[in-house]
Amino acid sequence: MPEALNFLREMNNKGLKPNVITYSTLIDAFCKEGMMQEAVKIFMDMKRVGLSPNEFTYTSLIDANCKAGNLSEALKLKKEMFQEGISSNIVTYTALLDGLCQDGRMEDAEEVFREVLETGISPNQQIFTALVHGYIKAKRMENAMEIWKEIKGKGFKPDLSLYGTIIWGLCSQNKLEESELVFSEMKGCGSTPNHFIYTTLMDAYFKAGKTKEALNLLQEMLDNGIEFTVVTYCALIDGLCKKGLLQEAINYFRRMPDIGLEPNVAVFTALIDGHCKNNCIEAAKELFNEMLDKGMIPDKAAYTTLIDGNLKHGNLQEALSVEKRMREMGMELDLYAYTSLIWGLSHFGQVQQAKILLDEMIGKGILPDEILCICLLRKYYKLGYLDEAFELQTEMVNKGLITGTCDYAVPNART
DNA sequence: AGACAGTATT
Repeated sequence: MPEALNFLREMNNKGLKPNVITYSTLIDAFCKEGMMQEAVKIFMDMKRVGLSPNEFTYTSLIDANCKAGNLSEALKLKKEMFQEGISSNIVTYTALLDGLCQDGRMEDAEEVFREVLETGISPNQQIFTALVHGYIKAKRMENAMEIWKEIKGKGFKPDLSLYGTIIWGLCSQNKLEESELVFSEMKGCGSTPNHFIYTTLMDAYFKAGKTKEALNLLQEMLDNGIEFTVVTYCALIDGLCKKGLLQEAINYFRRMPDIGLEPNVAVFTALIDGHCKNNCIEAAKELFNEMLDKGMIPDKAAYTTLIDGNLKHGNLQEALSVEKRMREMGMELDLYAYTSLIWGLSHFGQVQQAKILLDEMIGKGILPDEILCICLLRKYYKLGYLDEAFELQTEMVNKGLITGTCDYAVPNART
């Protein structure tokens, strides 16, 4: 798309001199559209016509590169910026720190944060939130809470993002009571939780088996006029299904269009799984077809759910045909799909086929967990393939998949 | 003119 450069030239011809702001705005727009090459072209053109990029220009490019996972390019730009004598500001640092956090490079992110302090820039909520989020993602909740306490010690009033991040972090660590305290404190301080926060907490309540609390929160959302999103419905439908409240889940699902929302693949998958696990495989298949009829493209999770549902209902052939369709769609099987299929095949006594899939997954660098390995081993023993079982057991021990201390020949109710 | 937060499958 060379239109942007033409556009700039046209502006010039009309005597409307594009300035640094014009160029920076265009660069940022192309970055946000994911058209990096185009953004870079404008960046180079800007330099060519003698305009100097400033902190805004660089920040847009650094942020876009971070979000695209090109950390090295982002760091290169930061260095270039420094060499050009343009100082980074809090927004530049936040973009870079967040990029490093998203990439799991916490030591580098901490280094960036130190640089902020050393430069004399006072950190604001956004950069604290980015850092807190990084720690949570790295499963270092203790560090996240230290920052949280530090912020509150400084007398900052946490904003919605920070409250939301902390609540999400505590939920992800199954620290529901603490999460609840922060949630109450938030409301007490006059902040109104948004749909992100309500959805996070409701989902956590459902996952912890606290159905009543989850439903109370749902009511609170309705009372406070909080917007429902597709994700809210997804968490709600999944939670209801897992509690066996299938009809309730269906009702919410069917009422989504009433408020202008259409179920996406994730919502269908939650409901399909719910039907499978509540003994309604036929209805699950109908839902899957309904999804196809709507022109939606099932993802790995959707296919895996249908495969697993069929296996658990004794339909091995149908499960294998779904697997075939999945592969024909050009999808690689993942840990979930392999686990389900290997379990199913061994359950039906097809241990050779299960072994083929096991080798295939290991070949791709996807490692089965110990439970799956033991499940397959026990089936070998049970079917009387003792030599093969022993061989497989040795192989699994050598690959570090099992510890090898159990007596797998002992029949087990689960196999 | 630029930065930070949530969901479904074994």
